[in-house]
Amino acid sequence: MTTPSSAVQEELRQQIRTLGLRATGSRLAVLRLLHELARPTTHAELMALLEPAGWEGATIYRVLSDLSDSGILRRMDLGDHVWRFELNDPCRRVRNDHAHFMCSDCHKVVCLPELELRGIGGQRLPEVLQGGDLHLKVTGRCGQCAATTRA
Amino acid sequence: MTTPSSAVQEELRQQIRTLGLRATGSRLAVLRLLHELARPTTHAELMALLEPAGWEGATIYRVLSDLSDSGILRRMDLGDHVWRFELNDPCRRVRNDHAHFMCSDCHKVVCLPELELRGIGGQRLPEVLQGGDLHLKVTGRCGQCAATTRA
DNA sequence: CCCCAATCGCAATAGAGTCGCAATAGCAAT
DNA sequence: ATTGCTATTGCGACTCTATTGCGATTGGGG
Repeated sequence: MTTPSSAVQEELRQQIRTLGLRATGSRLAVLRLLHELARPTTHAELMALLEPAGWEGATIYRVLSDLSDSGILRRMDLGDHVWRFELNDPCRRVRNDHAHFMCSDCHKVVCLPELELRGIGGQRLPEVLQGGDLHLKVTGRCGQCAATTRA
Repeated sequence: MTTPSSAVQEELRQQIRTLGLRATGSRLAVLRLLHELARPTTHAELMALLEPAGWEGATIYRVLSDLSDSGILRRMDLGDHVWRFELNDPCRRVRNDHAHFMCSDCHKVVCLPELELRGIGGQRLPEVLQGGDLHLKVTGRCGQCAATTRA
């Protein structure tokens, strides 16, 4: 986790302003954090890092909500009924529509670039999936949890 | 939506008893309903159908929770932060571990049998996915919503 | 540097889901 | 069929997460 360069800081600021929103401290703090973490992060996790700096829970809720609505963030529920937020970051190495995995045992979250969905035996996908712009979420036990506990 | 045969009714009853639980009215009502609906269903939807029959919300919460814990039901969050429950039904045509799709626009939910996940270009799947027993959830705009609204 | 609307802090509120407890009802044994 | 034991229900109170109203504050265009 490196200290964000002021270049990144400034880019984030521009990104906010472009959408007609003000680049306030709370918004920059949230974006900077999500840029560093580079994975879907819960409100609780963010608060644990931001509260010491004096930010209030309700404010961060609003920040996350506003930034998600304007498209800078993606809001997702990976299956455990907790919202997670991830930066739609042009600087990121992986595509913004990458898939996600969450272990139903240890709740570890992993980003999964480069996956593809196919019908078994090469059949074409069902028509509902033809709308494009899909987001895949995979749950189950990760290899580690499956190995540890004999199921 | 057919009236459940008494054979199905009796099978469900046995299924409950096998797990050491009592085959009570509320449990049978929930299972019967989920057997008929044959798709992931929210607590709210179930209540709309069960409340007229006199069942109480808290009771149905407990039924859903108990039956999920014992494995008769699967509890899932498809991405809209609402729990949905589906019968792990031996009578069902599709495998119990089938995938699901939810349209992020109209919130339509569809069961997706017969899908497979692959690395792009035939690469092997990431190690976290090697634990087996995966559940796939796909979100996005269904073909219908994508066609209707010009995005 | 000033002004005004966007945003924040705070406290109150809304909703989903849970829990304690007394009453009820499965069901195994008689 | 009846009885007794205990799991389960109904109901209200409660918890926790997330949202909202409002006065105070602040970003930033002019």
